[in-house]
Amino acid sequence: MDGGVIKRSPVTSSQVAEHAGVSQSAVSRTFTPGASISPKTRAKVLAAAKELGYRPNAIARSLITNRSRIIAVVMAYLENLFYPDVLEELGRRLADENYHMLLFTGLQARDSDPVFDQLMQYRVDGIILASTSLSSELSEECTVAGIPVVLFNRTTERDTGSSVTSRNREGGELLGEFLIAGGHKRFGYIAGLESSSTNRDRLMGYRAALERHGIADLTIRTGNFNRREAEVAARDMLALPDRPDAIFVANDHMAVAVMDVARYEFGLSIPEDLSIVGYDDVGPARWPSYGITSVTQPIGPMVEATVDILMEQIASGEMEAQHKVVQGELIVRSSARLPARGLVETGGHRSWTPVAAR
Amino acid sequence: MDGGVIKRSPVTSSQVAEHAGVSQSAVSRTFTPGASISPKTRAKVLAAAKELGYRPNAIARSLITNRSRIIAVVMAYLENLFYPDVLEELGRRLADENYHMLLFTGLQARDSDPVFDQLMQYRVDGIILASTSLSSELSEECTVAGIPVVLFNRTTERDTGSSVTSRNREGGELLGEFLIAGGHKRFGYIAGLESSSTNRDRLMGYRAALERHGIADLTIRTGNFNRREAEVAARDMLALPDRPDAIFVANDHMAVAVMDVARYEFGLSIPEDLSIVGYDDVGPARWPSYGITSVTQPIGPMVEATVDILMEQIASGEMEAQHKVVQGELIVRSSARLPARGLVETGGHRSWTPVAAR
DNA sequence: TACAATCTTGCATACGTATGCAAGATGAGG
DNA sequence: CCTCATCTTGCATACGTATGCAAGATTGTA
Repeated sequence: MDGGVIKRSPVTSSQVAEHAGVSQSAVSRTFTPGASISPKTRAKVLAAAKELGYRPNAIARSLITNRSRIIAVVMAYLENLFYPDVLEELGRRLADENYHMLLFTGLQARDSDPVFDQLMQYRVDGIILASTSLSSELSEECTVAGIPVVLFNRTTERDTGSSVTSRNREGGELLGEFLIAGGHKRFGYIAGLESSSTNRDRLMGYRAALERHGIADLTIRTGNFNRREAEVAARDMLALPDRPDAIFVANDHMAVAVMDVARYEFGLSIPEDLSIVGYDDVGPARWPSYGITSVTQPIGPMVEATVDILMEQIASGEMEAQHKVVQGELIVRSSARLPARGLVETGGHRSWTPVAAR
Repeated sequence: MDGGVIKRSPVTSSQVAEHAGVSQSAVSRTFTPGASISPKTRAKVLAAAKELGYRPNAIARSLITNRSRIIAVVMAYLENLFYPDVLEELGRRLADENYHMLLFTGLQARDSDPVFDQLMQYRVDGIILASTSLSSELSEECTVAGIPVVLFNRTTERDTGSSVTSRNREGGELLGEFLIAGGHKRFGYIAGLESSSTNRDRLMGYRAALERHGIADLTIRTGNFNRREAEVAARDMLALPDRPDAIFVANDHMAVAVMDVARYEFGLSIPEDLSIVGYDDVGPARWPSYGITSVTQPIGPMVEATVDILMEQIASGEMEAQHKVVQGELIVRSSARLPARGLVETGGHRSWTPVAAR
């Protein structure tokens, strides 16, 4: 066994050319789809390449084509399983297009500038911003720099950068209607990051539903999309003299924490004493211990839309901001009291639609 | 608002040079730490660079330095929260060293070759293989190609590539002793991927503990580190005429599924009817709904060791395989019956050590 | 067979940066 | 003021690939 091998430098196209008795251009053309090359030389080159173990140098190629085939993905935190799921799907989708992900994660809130620097230095072909509070500044900068940007699961007011979201307002509204139809009286909301459009839209829809039914009171605490803070918020809310009997938690990741607090710290039964609904339909929401009634954010379609926007903008060079919105779906499980009417069984799961009039 | 901006090409060092009235070399040296440059020219260059919005082109730099400052991270699946946690920590640690992650995820088992091709094409400086069954072939190929490889949470028999693991054998043994001390009689094991060293070592330790106490019977089913398969395995095992009263599940990710099946499909109380222990001490294991007694795999130290190995090998060019093993710790929670003796309260959590003799 | 049209091929150059080398600038010491 | 040592600087070149261009090879047609 010869441990301690010294790094040998990789084979270049010129070496392959020499070995095959052709020019370096021929080698390049062999590995460039659509280039003009005869089958005979192509075969010679491929044979030589295989023999020497040649792989085209993507770095050198990028330098001349001005395409790195790298997409930067900025995901500040992965604690919420929704995002790892998104990452996996992105990995698949981008691999299909022969693109790769440079991942920026585990960064602090103040890291905006360094991250931007790195992005720019690697001349990434596009940027996906997800689960990060640095969205607005970053997307602004990148757009100015002429790099396609997609905000994933966020929007900004300013028209800088494209976005892919689901119908958060409608989803929030539907969950509100659902809780009202379940006969609840006192409503609570555990909020996500207050600066995020996702949180804002869900709350807006929720409020709209409540107001339509003449309910003005809404108890709000903030969990910032973070488990620990959601626990604190839940403790606070559940300790109130007349605590809510229905809580909409801004996402499932926090809803799980809220259920744990309700059950194990306050001894509440769910949904008998307290109904909880969430958002995202993320892994744990489906586990029998939680069974959270939730509105889905369909990862497949959202990722597809994201990749579509990027590919189109990269190909065309046009950077007109696009805003795609995909449809979610209410999935009824056991974490909230069931309304008397309107439940529908569809394709392996239960859903619900508001009864038209009354 | 001027949507539809056309992509403008980025500023080059020559442009900065011209603007500052110096040579391109001077610009390069300004951005190369330790290069010979006078404070005066440096200042001029920095001013010009700032004015033009110049960022060094990492691609071009890589071409000449033969260092991409990119580490490839191969993580086939992220379903188990342990791996997203690792990713976050890797992101932090590598950013500190000014390295970046090219992430390969969401890939199929058969994808070994394409992935290897991409790795090689981007001339990554190092490779981290985690949560993938392609470990052995991939690490073999990369080592031959002269790229430092670290297997994360896996080892291979062949001495190809370094590895970072925790003391899985000892951990399995400790969990075995713990279950025995808890007075259990019939033991089960829900296995992970049979080809993985992690699974093999944990089982080996478990077996050793059982045999030391004269217990030869062990009921085994396989969950392949996958939630769905773990559910099937659990159903199968719990439906046995004399089912185990203690199950060691090869990781927490599966243990959660097993607990759900036991409670909600078989109506069992945990730990009264059935004790369950897991491995990793991953997020959900700490949630009150599960409270899994588990052995930690300390992510911080493991990631640190991984990055250390890579940085050292990149710097030296020496590729002698290193194998680092970090210490885990038993965390006692509520998913398994408590032994009468040996419990210790330490630093905010409960642990346990086998009582010396009897 | 001859000629035009189409394919192939190699040459030369470009991409944006880093760096060895030699020349020029600066500083220290007498 | 001179000499020598140390810093700075610019020139030129290299990294590995892609591609426009013109010359050469091939094919089809009359």
